[in-house]
Amino acid sequence: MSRRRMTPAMLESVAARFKVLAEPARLQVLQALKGGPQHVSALMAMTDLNQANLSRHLQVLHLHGFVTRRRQGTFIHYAIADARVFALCDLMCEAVSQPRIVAAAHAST
Amino acid sequence: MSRRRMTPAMLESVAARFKVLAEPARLQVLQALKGGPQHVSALMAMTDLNQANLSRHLQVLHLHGFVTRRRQGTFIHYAIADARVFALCDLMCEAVSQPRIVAAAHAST
DNA sequence: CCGATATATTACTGATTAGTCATATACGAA
DNA sequence: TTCGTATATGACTAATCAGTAATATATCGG
Repeated sequence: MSRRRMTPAMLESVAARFKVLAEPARLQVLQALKGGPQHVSALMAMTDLNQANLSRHLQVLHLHGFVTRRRQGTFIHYAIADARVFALCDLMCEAVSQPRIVAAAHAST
Repeated sequence: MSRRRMTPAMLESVAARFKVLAEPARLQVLQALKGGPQHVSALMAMTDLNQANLSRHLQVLHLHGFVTRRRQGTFIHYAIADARVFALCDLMCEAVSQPRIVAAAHAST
């Protein structure tokens, strides 16, 4: 959202990526990967997601480039592709903690 | 996404706020507000949203504390509640510009 | 090859939601 | 009050998507 006006295509692109993070299950997965790469079974144990559901979410995260994938025998290791995703989450967390403070300063209906 | 493990409730909260930004129309509105407060009719002119649709999106943004609202006669002025939202968008934009670069470094299927 | 394990995918269901039209509400002016 | 403008909302539709169960695919060991 720099100075230059964003094209509709860019807005779509950015929104699509926000949508990937707009899901508690996927945030949970990212959090589980924060300590380092994990294979699917390990992630299953670290989250409350079953195999099929977890696999789906991993596909989404991978398709949008949030995680990388590396086969090792029958296991597939997933890892955080870009640690900036945590900066995003941190920023959002801060905003979440004090939601209406700034809002209140500007009055409202 | 700090050091401490996030509770399911926190994940829900963060995901819900990401979801608000996961919509091109709302990003467009935030962008339009970047230059300063605007009333609804002005926003209608600055975006490609019709009155009803724009109003809906403004409700969502306001409910989640992204924008503030101030009545002035028959007009209602909306404003950015917390400029950190632009930091979020900027971060996401950067990530969007080079999506697969880091991903490629870790191989894949 | 066969069996076992790890992961992905297909097909489906239920829930959510953006967009729209029509209508309602709020406010100011006369 | 009545009119005109500004904004919000109810009702609806179509599209999207998370979750699930069952099944498919891939890889390894024997």
